[in-house]
Amino acid sequence: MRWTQTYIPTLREQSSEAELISHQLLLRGGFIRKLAAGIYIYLPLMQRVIEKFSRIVREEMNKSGAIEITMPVLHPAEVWQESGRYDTVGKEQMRLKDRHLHEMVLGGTHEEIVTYLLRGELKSYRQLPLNLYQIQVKFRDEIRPRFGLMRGREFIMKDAYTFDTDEDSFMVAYQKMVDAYFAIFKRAGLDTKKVESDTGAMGGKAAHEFMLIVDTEGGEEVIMFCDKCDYAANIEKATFREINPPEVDNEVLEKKEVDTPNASTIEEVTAFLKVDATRLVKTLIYLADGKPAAAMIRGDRNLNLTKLKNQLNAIEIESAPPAVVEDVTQCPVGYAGPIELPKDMPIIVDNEVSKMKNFIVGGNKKETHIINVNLDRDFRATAVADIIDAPEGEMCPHCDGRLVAKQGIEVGNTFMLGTKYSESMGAKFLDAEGNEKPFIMGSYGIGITRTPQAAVERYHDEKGIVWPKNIAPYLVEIIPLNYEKDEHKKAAEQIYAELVNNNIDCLLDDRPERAGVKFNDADLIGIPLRIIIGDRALKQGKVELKARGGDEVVMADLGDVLTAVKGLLERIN
RNA sequence: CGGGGUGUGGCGCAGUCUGGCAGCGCACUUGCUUUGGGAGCAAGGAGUCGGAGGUUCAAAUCCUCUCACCCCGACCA
Repeated sequence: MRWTQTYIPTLREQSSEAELISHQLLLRGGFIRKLAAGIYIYLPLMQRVIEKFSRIVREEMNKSGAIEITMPVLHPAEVWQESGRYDTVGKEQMRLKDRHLHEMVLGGTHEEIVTYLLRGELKSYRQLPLNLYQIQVKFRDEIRPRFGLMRGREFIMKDAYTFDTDEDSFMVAYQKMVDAYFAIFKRAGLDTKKVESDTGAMGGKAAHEFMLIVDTEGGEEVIMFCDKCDYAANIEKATFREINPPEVDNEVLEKKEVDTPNASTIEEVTAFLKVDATRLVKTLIYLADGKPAAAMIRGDRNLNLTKLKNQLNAIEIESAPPAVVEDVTQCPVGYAGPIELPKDMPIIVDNEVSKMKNFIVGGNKKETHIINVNLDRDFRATAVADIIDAPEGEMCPHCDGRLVAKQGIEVGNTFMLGTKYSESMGAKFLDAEGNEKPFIMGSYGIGITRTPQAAVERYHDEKGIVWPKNIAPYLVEIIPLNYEKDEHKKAAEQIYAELVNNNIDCLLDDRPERAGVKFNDADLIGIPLRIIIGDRALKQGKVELKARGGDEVVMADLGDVLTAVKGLLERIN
């Protein structure tokens, strides 16, 4: 492709709409433009990246035995009402009415649709197993779209759905997808980690996420790794074992109210009472589906909302507004404690707290705390469970290694759905004995538009993008420093024709721009290999080859460029 | 939804407090010069100042309402 014949609107200045480096580079490099919050136009370069990545995804999915279909973006609401998710997915689901006033939704995922499809058609175990996938636009009306393609409202996703007769068969299908995912990301130049994750609104038994680890702030999720074994889980899910629990008193002491003037935060209370935060227990008030609930965790820990939500079996959970806190504690915010809370209010106590003795809690009274409090003697727990974020440095749940935190970007996920959808929607088959059984299902996603941005977040330098070659929009960029000059033009055209004839994707910068502009744009858009045509080398009948990722310049004879290009491309990631 | 902020040529911004000719840089067009890391000079095109209403002799600027977008939080199949 010639630069002057395509559309690559690079920008010299930064755009104010982008926070993340990858988002900024995609905008400046002329890959994307925003139409509305979280809704983007893919320009020619992005279109090519999407095509390249999609092709890899298709090839590997097909290789694994999955079959491609395409399902609609617009769905009748009834199908979602059947599975019950119409009431649980929340406002992310975009809803609208058609001209007949029928309730419709925009698909944010397709479990319901694929189950609807197969329940009428797949009736025998002989037709199983089956894996259907599609590469399709999804729409999720995110509360707060941000980070460009990373959290858009409209995006492209590869989603696959497996149908199996039993657990064993399902595990084979699941493992095939996991293998395919590693193959896909590897081909795209991305080293990913498979981590355990919460199943969220998807439901089902277990789930994994495929994470690209990044050093930048582009990481959207914290992942806990074991430094010894291969345990890895995202922070929502990660568990741990405590290495050195603080010492516990032998005797249970008498509880006592103490005045704590102007001390409502953990820092203030620890400073005032001159104790360690590990002696304090925070009582946090949340609204679980609108009803108040208390969570008790050690003073130095972070509450894990996902874990708490799962404990409470809630669909929606949010921190209680001050008015609610004041109502249940009968005192100003900052002094909540477990004693004398309303009787019907659930109190979830963290594992660690259940092992503590004589700890300090809020007094449910202004500027008052209570010391030497003990579980069971002084208050009751509705449940004792792990409800905190696994802290870095604590022990791995599976071995004696230590947990390490890293930032990651989720590029794929796999869910073990079990029979959640097949049962609720009556999707059943007859087994060999003639018994009716629901399908065992799995669902598997890959972000087709977010993965390339994740790649940019991972592979860039101060001048621009450094695309992994298999998802780069072009493999080679030919830069004649002065295209108006006959010798430059002639050499450029000759090389261009030769590469094109050999099916090497190649971009010819035929603009009447100065060298500096071309170099800077080339750095920005990140084509893996660059051929520079200028007087210096041309005098000796040569051109210069340079990889985007390195400094090394290779000289090649004009007649020998194809071989040199092929050789260099072999060596590039 | 709560808190904070921004809307002025394609992009980035100044001007708003204290009402008085709509400006700057980049980009764009034309010409000449230049040509190995974002050229110089000259000329030029382009803006209902987010929208509606109001105050005023006069509104980008003040008042009311409204829309959009961004940041923090909750959320994220």
